[in-house]
Amino acid sequence: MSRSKRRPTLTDSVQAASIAHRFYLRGESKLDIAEAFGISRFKVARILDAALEQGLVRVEFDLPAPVDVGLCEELRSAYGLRRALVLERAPGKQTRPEMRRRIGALAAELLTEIVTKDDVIGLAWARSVNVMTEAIRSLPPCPIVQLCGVQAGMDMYDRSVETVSRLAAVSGGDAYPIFGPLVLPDRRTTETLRKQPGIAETFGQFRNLTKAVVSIGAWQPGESTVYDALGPAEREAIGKRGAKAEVSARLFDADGNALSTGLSHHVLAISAEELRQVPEVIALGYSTPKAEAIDAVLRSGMVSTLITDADTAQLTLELAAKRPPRPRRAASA
Amino acid sequence: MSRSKRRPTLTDSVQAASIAHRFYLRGESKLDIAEAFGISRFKVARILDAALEQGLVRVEFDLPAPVDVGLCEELRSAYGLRRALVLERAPGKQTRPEMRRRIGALAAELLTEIVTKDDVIGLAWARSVNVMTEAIRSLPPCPIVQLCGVQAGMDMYDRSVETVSRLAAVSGGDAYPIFGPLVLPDRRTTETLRKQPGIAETFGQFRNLTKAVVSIGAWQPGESTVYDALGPAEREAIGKRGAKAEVSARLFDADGNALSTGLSHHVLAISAEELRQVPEVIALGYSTPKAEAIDAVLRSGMVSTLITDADTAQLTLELAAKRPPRPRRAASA
DNA sequence: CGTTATAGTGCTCATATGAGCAGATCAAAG
DNA sequence: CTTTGATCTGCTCATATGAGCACTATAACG
Repeated sequence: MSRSKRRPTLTDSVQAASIAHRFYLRGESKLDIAEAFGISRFKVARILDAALEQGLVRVEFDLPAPVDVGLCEELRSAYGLRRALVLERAPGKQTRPEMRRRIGALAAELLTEIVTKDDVIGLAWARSVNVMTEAIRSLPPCPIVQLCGVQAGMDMYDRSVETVSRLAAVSGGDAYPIFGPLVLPDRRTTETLRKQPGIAETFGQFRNLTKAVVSIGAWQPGESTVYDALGPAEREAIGKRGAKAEVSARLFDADGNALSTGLSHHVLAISAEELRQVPEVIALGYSTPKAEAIDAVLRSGMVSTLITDADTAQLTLELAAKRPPRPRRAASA
Repeated sequence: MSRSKRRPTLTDSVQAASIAHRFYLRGESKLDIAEAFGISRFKVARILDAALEQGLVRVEFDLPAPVDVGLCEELRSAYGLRRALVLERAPGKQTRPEMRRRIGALAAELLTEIVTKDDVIGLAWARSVNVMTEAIRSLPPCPIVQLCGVQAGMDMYDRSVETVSRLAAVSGGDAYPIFGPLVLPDRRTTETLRKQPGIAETFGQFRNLTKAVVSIGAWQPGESTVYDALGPAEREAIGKRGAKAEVSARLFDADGNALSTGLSHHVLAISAEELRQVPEVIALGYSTPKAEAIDAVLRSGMVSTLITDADTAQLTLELAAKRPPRPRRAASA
């Protein structure tokens, strides 16, 4: 975006703008324009390039949502995602709840749009996902499946345990909630709970999922509900195994490989394998400390859509640039 | 600019914007983009067209002056001008002096830019031209030639008779003023004055002119200094001859043909033929009642650059559309 | 004065692109 | 269910375009 060698003259600027007008807005060919101005088509092309380069001609996007197209596209192609939505940098410092609300609203808009009546929707239990459901006003009548147990933190609303039921009420489809904690004390309790009628039924729905909304956590304090729910010993043990990211209590290392640790045996949550089978996984991750975790999860290839904010997107892209991920879908440089 | 059939979905909008980003900003080929998105190149082209059509992608111009590129270009090609500068519509109602100042500033910028030391510059005597000279801060040292006598109206500054000398002082070149009235009572007085040493010398410079700045007047009250300076009988007689426009006391009919009337014999001004020989004639015309006059003068092919305001440009373009002028230079539809 | 950068120009040829068409898809209407 | 029209799709082929190169001005410098 160097704007060196400014075009100083009004004459040239107007000519360049006129050419750009005819080319971009009126769709005339460079050949015709060249003839009309009595210059060569090469010159037309060069004037056009220079005008864009120097900012004389700007191409802008008017999206129905505050999304940064450039970052979206870079993320999408860097990790071979189906799509990426990057929230525009808002003026001024954003608080975390504000950011969560904006991310949630964006996710809500996306979900409302892409869901059809034949879908089976999974929701991980996370603050941003809860906020998203609050912003959903209507949805086709499809089943809503809870993907993991509830971890009541101090700043959670009571109604958040009812996220799944609430969204099912909006959609008019069946609700498959999990009334049980995300993290349990031991393996035996976990297995017992999984066999409970309601919970077993929900786990049975995992194979039918067509869309899932999850949140990306980083393996550090305050950036993952699971991390915060564990004791110091297990936190550290898992960290030493190289865990960088957590998605619905499933762990990933920096390369996006699923880590199998003891943790998997005492949480109520969809397995990494089942989650990977879901055709559309929408991942929310919205604060700069999570960049590394987002990078890790995207490398796993499990996520089809990422929703994040501009700052985090930028950081994540830097990580991608340092250590290019192998291309997934049809990606390009 | 119909914006019918809105693109309602966020998904499509983001995809379209991403495609536009890659195409316009990153300069990738549609073929590559198509491959990256797994769609056909035709679809890419259609998405791009639709995005532009629907306003999702906007192309904007950042000119160093407040100029409406679209109107410039339309005027330029409609009349086959070398260039046209159309002042952007400013918010709110503009008074006539404000408009004159803005037009003058624009003309000043243009003249400052295109004049070289080898030029010989002619200035018609008109309010807008005077205002232009006031806005000129520097100019190469070239001769400044007055093109017509002075018509002192009630709202003229005294110093306006010294426009030519003043500009010559700025440029450092010679001044060729005309100290005499534009309109004279009779032919004999006119011929006498023309033989006066100073005036004859100035008239002798007309053949050397390389650039001229003139103002376009309409043949109606308040829109032409010459019209206002004549008696009712002559005004009407000239109007009956079909005069629509006046440039430095030279008259044109609606088709841009020079009218030869008795007027030419009692004014001190460059002849239509001499003015036509000037390689670069910059015409100023800046109020909606002048649209018809501007249309007429542009049809004469005498003007190479027009400077006007957006409203007037619009009206003039409508006249051009109704009765397409024959193409002059390299023009196009 | 020649010499060397430094833009700027227009060329060729391989490639990208648009116009217009014909088949596919879909939804509303009969 | 068929019909009809509208929209969407990808095709062919003529045309427009870009990459890279060689040539020309122009300016900066020893």
